[in-house]
Amino acid sequence: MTKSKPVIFWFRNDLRLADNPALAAACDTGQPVIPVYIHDDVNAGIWKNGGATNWWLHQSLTSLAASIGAAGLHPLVFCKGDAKAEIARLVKETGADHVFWNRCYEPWAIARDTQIKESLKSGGVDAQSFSAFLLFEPWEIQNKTGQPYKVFTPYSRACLERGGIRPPVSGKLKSDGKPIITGLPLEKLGLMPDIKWYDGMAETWTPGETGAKKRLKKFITGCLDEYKAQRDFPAVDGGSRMSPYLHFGEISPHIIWHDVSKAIAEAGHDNAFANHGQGYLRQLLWREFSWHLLYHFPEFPEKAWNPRFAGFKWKKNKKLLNHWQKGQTGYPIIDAGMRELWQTGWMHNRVRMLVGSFLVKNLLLDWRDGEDWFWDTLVDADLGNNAQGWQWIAGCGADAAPYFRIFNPILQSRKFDAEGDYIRRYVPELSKLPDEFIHAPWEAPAMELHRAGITLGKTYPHPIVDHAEARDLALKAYHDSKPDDDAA
DNA sequence: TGAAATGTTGGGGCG
DNA sequence: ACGCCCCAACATTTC
Repeated sequence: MTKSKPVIFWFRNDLRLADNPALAAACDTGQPVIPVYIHDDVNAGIWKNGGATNWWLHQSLTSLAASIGAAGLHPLVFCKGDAKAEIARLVKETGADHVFWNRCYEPWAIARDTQIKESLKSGGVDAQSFSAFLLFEPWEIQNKTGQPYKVFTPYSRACLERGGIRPPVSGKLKSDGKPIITGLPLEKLGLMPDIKWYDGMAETWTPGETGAKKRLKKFITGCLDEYKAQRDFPAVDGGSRMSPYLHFGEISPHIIWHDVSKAIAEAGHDNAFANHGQGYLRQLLWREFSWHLLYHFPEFPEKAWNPRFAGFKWKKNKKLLNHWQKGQTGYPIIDAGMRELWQTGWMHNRVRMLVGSFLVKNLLLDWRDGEDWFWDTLVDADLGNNAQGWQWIAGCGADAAPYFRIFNPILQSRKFDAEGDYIRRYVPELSKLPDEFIHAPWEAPAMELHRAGITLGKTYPHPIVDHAEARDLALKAYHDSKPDDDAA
């Protein structure tokens, strides 16, 4: 009996065993499957993983390697470097005759993977890619004229009409687990930072497939019934927190879609529940929409989608940017958000909009400065979502908030953190201020500040800009950037 | 997935 | 009783 050639299964943003179509297909060949993870820091250009992302990735790979062991599969093989070269080397060393993976959609990854597929095929090796990261392939959804969608609502309608979201792949993964090759120790990938700044993240998160499943279950049973009512309050743990897991594919959108739909169905005639559930599914479609836009406009992370912003005079001011990054703007809700991000690697969605609006419309700094900071500090940093979010808030995106829609950080704070719980959690130096002053401490009477142990400019900054003034400046800048032929 | 400015209305105080 | 003014409260427009 001739010894069967192995199949290489290449893990990328699909760090899971459940609902992993390419992995299931690899096992279905009946040949030994060698699971591989390549830390490719060569091809990503300026979009190499950020620090928080790499921390998460390290934890997630630890967890993945353990589940692979528990499933009796071939031990996970770690490699580092140019994936093109690494795949070629692995094929040569193992004599593999298939390479399977699930598709990635970053423009640089598409370019790289296309090359890899071609070179494998020309070398007589079968290469197959599968759909696992998105519910809909970005090229599948088109409007009536065959063009990509530019507005979310019709896009989401088209998705729902198309339907046909496949159920999660079921069945047990089986393959000969006898080690064929070994890779690098995980530590050699260099994902963990030298300075130990990640305690807050470790306390907040459980990266990995098991953590994802647990969190999803908790969300569906505990939060979904009030989702739309609670999701906007940053002090409430009312969201799913699936974003980092989705980014690394520790859970698939298909599993989430399926489980949430099942919960809606089980609620029967409970229309309120269905409404909350559909509100959540709609958010999943925003993720699809982001990747749809990125696919059809590969410059999305670097270039304003709306050409009108091509000549916009963003300020360059390191000092202001630094105040924003460190949560020292003097606006409590903004500072709370930026500190939540720094400490936990994540920020509540409502607050992301507020800090984004503040950066772009109050400080007049370039949305790409915000995008870069988020890229480095978010554990859910995701090229499509991040670019879409920043272009949206800056007003230069496809289906974006108009530039003149400017959030008032004080009003938003009073509305969505009325009791100041969120502010007190992340800006403890203000914790003794009464609710009525905590949103704008500079308006508090001297006695209240004294009683709360606050000296503005010393224990907490003065506001770095005046909101009303900043608003006028932003509107003026927008007006000035108008092309002449647009002025009438 | 706004906020501010501006316009309108209607009740109540008051001469 | 009446008109006038004030100003919430709400609606509309503008950025």
